[in-house]
Amino acid sequence: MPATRRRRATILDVARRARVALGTASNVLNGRGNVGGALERRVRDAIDALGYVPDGVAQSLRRQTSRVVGICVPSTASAYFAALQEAFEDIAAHQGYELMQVLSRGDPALELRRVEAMLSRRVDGLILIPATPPEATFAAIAASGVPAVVVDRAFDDPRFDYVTIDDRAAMRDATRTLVDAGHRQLLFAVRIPGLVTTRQRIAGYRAALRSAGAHGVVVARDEADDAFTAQIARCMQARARPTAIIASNSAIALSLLKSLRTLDLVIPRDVSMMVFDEPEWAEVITPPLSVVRHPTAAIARAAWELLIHRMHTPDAVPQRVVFAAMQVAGASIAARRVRSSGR
Amino acid sequence: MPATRRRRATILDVARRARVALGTASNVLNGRGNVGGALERRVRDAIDALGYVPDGVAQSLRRQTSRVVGICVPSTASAYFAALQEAFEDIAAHQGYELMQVLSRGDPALELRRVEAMLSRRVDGLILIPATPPEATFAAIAASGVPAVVVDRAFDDPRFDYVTIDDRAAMRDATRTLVDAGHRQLLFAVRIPGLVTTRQRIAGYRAALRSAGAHGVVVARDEADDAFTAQIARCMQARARPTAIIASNSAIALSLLKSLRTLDLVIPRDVSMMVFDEPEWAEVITPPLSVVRHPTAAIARAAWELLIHRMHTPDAVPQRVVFAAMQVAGASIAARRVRSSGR
DNA sequence: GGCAGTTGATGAAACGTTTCATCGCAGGCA
DNA sequence: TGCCTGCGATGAAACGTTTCATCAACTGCC
Repeated sequence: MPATRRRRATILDVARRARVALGTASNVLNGRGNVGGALERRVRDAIDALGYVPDGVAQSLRRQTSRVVGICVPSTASAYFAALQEAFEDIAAHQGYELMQVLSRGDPALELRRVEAMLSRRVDGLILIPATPPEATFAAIAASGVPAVVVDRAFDDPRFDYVTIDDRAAMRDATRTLVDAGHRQLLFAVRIPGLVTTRQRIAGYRAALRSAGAHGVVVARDEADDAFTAQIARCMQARARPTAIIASNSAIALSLLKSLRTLDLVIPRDVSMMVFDEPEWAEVITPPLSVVRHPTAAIARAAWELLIHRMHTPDAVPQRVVFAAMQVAGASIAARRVRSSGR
Repeated sequence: MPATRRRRATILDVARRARVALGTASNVLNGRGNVGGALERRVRDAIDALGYVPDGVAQSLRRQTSRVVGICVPSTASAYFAALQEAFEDIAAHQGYELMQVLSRGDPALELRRVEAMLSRRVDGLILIPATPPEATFAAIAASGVPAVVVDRAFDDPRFDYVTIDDRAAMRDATRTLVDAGHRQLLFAVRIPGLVTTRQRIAGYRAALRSAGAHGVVVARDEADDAFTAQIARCMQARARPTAIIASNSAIALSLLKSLRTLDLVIPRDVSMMVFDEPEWAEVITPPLSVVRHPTAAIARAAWELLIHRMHTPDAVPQRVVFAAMQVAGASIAARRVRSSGR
């Protein structure tokens, strides 16, 4: 028997059936007022009999609040974002909030649309890993007045709270690790050069290279895998060919690994490798990858705290919480004998 | 200047400022009625001046519909689920729906809570990859009368539409591939033995083994990686040790790969391997994995169509759409010389 | 010029809650 | 007995929309 869509019972139906006033039924439901013994019984019976379940939309409208926190991420393909989301989910479940997620696919227009939908549905707070450029979304959030915290990508907009890692320092350290292993020609593979995160990392990269007297290029993966492979091939045939590569996230790392395989280059014999964003498969490939790990749980906790804090005191002065990333050594970095250099 | 949370402009504010009737403002917004030239101008100006944006909650309440489709998945750690979600996201974006996702973590209680939250917020439809057992969630959905489609896991409940792959056939074929390569002792590693999907696969496994006169065991990964490794170790030291392993999903495959590495067993020299659920990293590991691929995009399209159809005709008789999975050969399966056997 | 028909604006009602001022009533005290 | 207190129950108002019946004014036609 297919389920026909019939009218749901309302609180008025409950009240009528229990022969009490509308407000009394509401009081019983919310444990307000001093709920009398006999009436309460009748109301509860009516609720059970009718299978009444409150309408969340009407509640939100009347209460002007929803106990829902929204989260917008570019994608869940990144292991880091997926892990972040699960971390938030855990926290929300324990704090009695519902977490609702939307995907922006890294597209500012889609992001704006999705975020506006959430705002207009009265989420109590918003967690955002913004696409680039984020201005339109930022403006919409600010105009709505909904508390928001920006995660992972530190923009300049002073209206929001941020929780990020210190990308500059993390990349500086990663570069140093490679330089210390004797590498003098590096390659940094990124997806979106304009991204704040990326820019910070490039800055750290350059700084570390400079102070070590080493050299390095930055390569952006545009769209197709083929073009990227060609690009990498060109770099690897250059006179001063890179002996070590840093991948800016796990997706890029995948592309790189495929390209290297196509080019018959073996890690770490022919080239060393290091990856930002610890993919789950880092330790099952050959060789296990050296990675830069994000403190996911700590980031989620900090972001949630900032958000709750702002929900209570909307005028609190915006904060920036910065975590340090951590290198986890695999076996994808080869030591190189340093030729007598001027250093 | 921190954003103070001030009252949002309502449509009444707009009407007043434009000095028109409430309904007129609404008509302009919705393109209803015959919107006059001069008044329309005034209303639009007022909207811009006030930065008015309609309240989605009030709209949902009045319209009794929301243009939001909810989706509940166990996790996004599985590449397959993540891909499904992105496929749905694409479709929704093109069809003018918002997609809101929640995570159940495979926990029926959490799933029920999350799904109830969505139902009560008046989603127009629901896509569910259910946890086990799913009864409570199914009951809640049925009671709400919200159209729903169940994806990936075929339960018996006749109240819903289902879109799945033919797990039995897929597993039968996978087993055959290994048998045909000369393997006579197999191992099937699963996560949740009770899952419908798993049960179907086990059935297909047994059937194929029987008809080929081969043998096979089923091993469930309970919790810890260590225990699992010990379990695998025991199997691999048995007299009739498995020469080929099938992993029921990418997470299990990861655990397996780690265990095999610990045990110093090399694929495909010491043992062959095949994986359900095509992980993104399947082709970058050594050797590239032979996998069973889900037709993700087709599944998402079919599920969406069923959902839309049911939204229009709630009493349509529930359907089951079943897709075939596809084997994609890697290099993780070694051919084995078949000893003279009774076959 | 009168009338039917059309166009376009109007504002009340409804969606399903919560909240709050009000009110009846019982009990206690003078 | 009469009055005050306070407890519990009550139902109207409000949240921000959309919808719809009504109405005023205008057009075209004879």
